Amino acid sequence: MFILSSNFNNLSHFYWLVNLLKLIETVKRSKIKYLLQSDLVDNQVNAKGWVRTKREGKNVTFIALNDGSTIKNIQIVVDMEKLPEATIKDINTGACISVNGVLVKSQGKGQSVELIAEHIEILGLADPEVYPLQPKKHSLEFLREIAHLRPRTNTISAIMRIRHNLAFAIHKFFNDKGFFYMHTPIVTGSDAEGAGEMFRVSTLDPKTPPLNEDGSVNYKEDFFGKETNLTVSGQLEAEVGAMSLGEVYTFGPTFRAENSNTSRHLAEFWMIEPEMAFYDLNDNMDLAEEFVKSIISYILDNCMDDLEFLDKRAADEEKNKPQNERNELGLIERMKFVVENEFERLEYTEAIQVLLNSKPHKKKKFKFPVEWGIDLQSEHERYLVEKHYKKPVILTNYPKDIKAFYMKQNPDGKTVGAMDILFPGIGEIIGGSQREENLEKLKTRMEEMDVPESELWWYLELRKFGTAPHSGFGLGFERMMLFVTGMGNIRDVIPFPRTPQNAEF
RNA sequence: UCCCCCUUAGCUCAGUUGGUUAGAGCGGUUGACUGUUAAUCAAUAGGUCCUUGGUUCGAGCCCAAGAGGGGGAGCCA
Repeated sequence: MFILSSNFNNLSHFYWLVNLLKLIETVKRSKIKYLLQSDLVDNQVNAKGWVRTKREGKNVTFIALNDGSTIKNIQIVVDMEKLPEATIKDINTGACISVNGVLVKSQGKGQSVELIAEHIEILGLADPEVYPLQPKKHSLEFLREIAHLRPRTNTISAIMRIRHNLAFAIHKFFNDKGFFYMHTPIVTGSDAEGAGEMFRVSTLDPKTPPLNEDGSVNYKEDFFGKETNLTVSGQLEAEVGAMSLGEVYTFGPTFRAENSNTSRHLAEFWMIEPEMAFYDLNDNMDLAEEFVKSIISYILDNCMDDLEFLDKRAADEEKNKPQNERNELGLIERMKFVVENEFERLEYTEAIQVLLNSKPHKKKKFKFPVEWGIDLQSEHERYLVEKHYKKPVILTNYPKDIKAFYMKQNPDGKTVGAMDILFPGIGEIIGGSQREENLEKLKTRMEEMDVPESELWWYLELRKFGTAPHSGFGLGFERMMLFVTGMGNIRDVIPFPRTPQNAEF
């Protein structure tokens, strides 16, 4: 490893070596992001990271090194005479190395600074015959199969950095507004949340579970003494927070055991659910719109390097699409457009009118019929958002029969105070409502919809004791990730996607 | 869960009406060359054609079942 041993033939070389070893010991590692924008030019520095490419020459070799701190690589310049051949041979794509040397102004074009290597230690080899991430284009499908290595690509690492920033922006938004972050349970004893199939949580032996006399499983002997599942929503518990702390939000994992095989669904995803006392439906919409705009702005303000890369990537993808499927705006343009424009707000009933008057309806292009009372299909939502209004749309006051039991019943007796925000290309990104705060009305609705009161006695007591108007909504974190990264498949915006038949890694 | 499509070299794909030694680009390896930018040029290695069964003189190609992947729909965030 002590590479200068061949030159170690007189006293000056000896001191040179001693000084170098001292430097290597004392120079602390700098992140590449910092080195690239730093004032450390002409200083001894250390960088550690993974080799992206190596361009070998007779006299000089160039290494593009990335440590994940930024999408940009630092260029390592290696004087072939300073390092042993064996070391250079082992510096392959994917290898992890530690480089000591002097940061200098670049002599070449394409980068402002570069690192002149004086010593390179190989921390981890990567055999090029078998390392799957070679410097060439890989499909996203292939990368999904190597989810443990894919964050070493430009695309996935950019997405993961944005993911962090988006999560941070969400916490910042709510914190700045005086909301409290509430941790609602992951294991839930209630199966009445009404948001789809659930994953069972049990410690019983699946082969020989204890049985009741009638042959059914005796869950009294299970860990919690009752049937338990992974949560499908933290909303009901968040309402407890709203009715005590005023304004709260949850941000945690959510599980749906639906057999959904689409580019917009995961079995395990993250959801943000604010819940606010004294907010009516309009207050709710105002908050949701401000929230969405705020977090998108944060990404625009703090992730431009990564956004520019993804913008270019998306533009390249667009070129392969047929003309009519192409986006009129690029990724960054779309984000700016959403931040700068008012969302279109209209009632469900008006939306049905718009659809009935639409060209595709008149030409019978819709697969599903349009009439008051239907749940809007993807094709209908897409028409409203992408063709008619060409911007995010907030739909309100849906028929009560297609919405959940807890939504505020409107005076007309037909609709409830729901609001969904529809985004271009993604569909429903937010679903929310004002909650029914009247105990009797809520009980009646639960009875009509076969929601067992016994399970939700505590939820009802929020209305029994000091009830108040309140509202809230849920935002699918990964759906927002789709929007701010321009990616098309939700499996590419979460580190380790869980979908039907897939829980690898 | 339903509909459609795909599965051939490490990756992305081509492969004619079923016919003899299965191809390309990228990547790898070797060499040349160069302050290079996913460098360039040359040579070279690399295949259980997803699996099982069937039809046929003969199957990468046709048929059936299964497995895996993708797109769309439903459910939803």
